[in-house]
Amino acid sequence: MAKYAGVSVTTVSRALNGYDDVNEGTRQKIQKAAKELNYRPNVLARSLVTKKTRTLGVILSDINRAGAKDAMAFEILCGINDRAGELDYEIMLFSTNAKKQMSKSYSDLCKERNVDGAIISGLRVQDPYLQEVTYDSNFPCVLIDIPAEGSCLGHVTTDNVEGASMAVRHLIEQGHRHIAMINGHNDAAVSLERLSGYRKTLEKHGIAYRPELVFNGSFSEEGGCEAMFEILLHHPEVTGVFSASDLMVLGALRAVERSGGKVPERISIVGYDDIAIASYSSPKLTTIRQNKYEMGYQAAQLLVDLIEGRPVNHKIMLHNELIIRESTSPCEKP
Amino acid sequence: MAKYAGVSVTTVSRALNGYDDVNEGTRQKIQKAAKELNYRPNVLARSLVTKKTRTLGVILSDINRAGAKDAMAFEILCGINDRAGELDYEIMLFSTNAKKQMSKSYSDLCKERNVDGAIISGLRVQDPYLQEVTYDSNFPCVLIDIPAEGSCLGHVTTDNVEGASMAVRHLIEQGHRHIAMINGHNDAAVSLERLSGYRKTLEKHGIAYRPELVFNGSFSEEGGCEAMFEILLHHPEVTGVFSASDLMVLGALRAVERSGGKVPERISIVGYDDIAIASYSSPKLTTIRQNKYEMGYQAAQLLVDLIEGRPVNHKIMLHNELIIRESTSPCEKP
DNA sequence: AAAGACTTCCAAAACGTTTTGGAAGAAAGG
DNA sequence: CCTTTCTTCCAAAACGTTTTGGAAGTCTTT
Repeated sequence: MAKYAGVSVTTVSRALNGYDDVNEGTRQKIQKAAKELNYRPNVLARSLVTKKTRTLGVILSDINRAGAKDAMAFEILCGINDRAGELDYEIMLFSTNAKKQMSKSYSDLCKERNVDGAIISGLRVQDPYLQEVTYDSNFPCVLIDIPAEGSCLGHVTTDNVEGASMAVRHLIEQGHRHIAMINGHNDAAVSLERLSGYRKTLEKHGIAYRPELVFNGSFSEEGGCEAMFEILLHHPEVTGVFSASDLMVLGALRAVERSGGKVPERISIVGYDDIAIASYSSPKLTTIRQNKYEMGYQAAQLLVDLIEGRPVNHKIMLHNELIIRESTSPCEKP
Repeated sequence: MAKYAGVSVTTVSRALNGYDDVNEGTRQKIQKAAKELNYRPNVLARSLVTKKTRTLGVILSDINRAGAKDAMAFEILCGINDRAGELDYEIMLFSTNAKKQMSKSYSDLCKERNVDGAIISGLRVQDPYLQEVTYDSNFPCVLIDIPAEGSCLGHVTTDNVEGASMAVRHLIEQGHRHIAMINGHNDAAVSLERLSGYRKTLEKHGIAYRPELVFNGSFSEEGGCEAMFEILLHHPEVTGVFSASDLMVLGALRAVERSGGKVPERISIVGYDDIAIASYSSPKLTTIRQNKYEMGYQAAQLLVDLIEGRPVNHKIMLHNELIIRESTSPCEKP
């Protein structure tokens, strides 16, 4: 390329990168040559010296078949992908299976692959990588739905306390007084926050918090189904349920149906997430909508800010929205 | 690292890469040093000389918010991700918005980013990149649902003719004689194949093919809705519909409902894809299941085979499956 | 003891860029 | 005419590996 244009590689580099110590005529000549040869600078070589790859590592633990139902990971990914594209970064998707995680930690992966930073979602709170991340305070990293502190760390989440509050308040406003909760597993930060919102809102309205009305549905359809059976069987007075995910509501719906009841007549349910299925199921789900796309979008923006050393708000919290559909109705009990 | 271990960089390289011209003691010493320094070879530098990055480029045009409903792209991605992980490749996700495509073609992207090969899905048949791909016969590339020929080209798809046949045969077996089709847009190869299966099966059973009963639903919910209104309005004799995607069925369902009819009583519908919503909607959708995950999985395998120069079957065709649920029933007309 | 074969290591080149520190020539200032 | 200052360019170093082509030493064979 340099020979073809009749100049040194230095000049090619400086011409194409817009430095001003190159004659306009020379620059034209080089650009012409570049076009003729369909020349593309080799990013590997460039990165080797600049130490920047303009690549974002993305680690989503829910990239698997099961994740297709609630396309949460996918929507987050879409947001990341769009913003990264706009900011002229590429995305490297790290596949994370259990065996691999043994031999090579995520940060090794990132270091080895030379990504400029990483976005991590779906990790359990006690995942060993989290220690790593918090420890290695020099690698830009933004966590989704996992709280963390650090100069190079970002954190984007939604206001789960507020979300749970809206859900429970909606049930209370419909006249429900006996309100159970189906929560996810306790390894997710959001579970604790939603539980706290549930409890606070009950108490604010003069309803005693009863721990025995909180069930673990482990964020799965089956878990939601089992939890609902428990509720129907042992707590028949319950007429309202707040579930920490729509997927669990889908399971709960099955439980109610099998036991001969109907939603919302027998029992009202409000879910969380507003997954695609929520507006097509029968009944359609009243739920708390999380803007997953926006989470990904903001995460990408925050990460790039971190990478490029701009001052940032290390924590971004998005608002949720109550979507009222058909799975809740006024309490019919006296 | 080399100094630390007291040997040359050559020896470090050869020791760590398992060459046998290095003394076992020396190797141990180097491995010990590597562990102590938490040494990771720099993939950029390696790739610069080996010309291999062990990275797969992935171009999915449906990575966007709209794609979340049918999580097709996501499931394909999961399959790719899993197989790539097993084969020790990473994935680079190329974001593809229209403006970017102007300034930089996909193959430039791939070349610039030095991926070893690419998997492409969701492109329209007349996309300029397709020409590029078929032209540049040296870059390993596998296309999903887009036919192509070439020594470095792979093609994975499902048997759409067979799928459409199963759908239409099912309707015929239920006694339907007037069967319409809601097809996707004609820029998708699958549309043509499914249409051909529809036509063939009708004729095989002695039913005349009537072009006016084929509608364009452009693979969207709205398109499906409009197409169904057309059918109900202008072809009241139709009692069975084959739709080229479940998403369009969802729209069609709305049309039937608004016009006061019921599915399947008034009209039977069989969809395509078996998206997550299909088993939760009301009625649940009878549909042709495509194994999207497997498509991605096979695509990754094929691409790596192509990259590593193994002899391969350039075309992989997967079978579909008829899933009978609630949107079809025996024809009630005399 | 000399020749050959084997084992173990290394120096140097190569990969394709960016960056640094000038050099050569032209223009400007005295 | 000499110095200074621009303008425009380049040679060389650096990035961190792999690969090539030996070199030095040891062992084996004759």
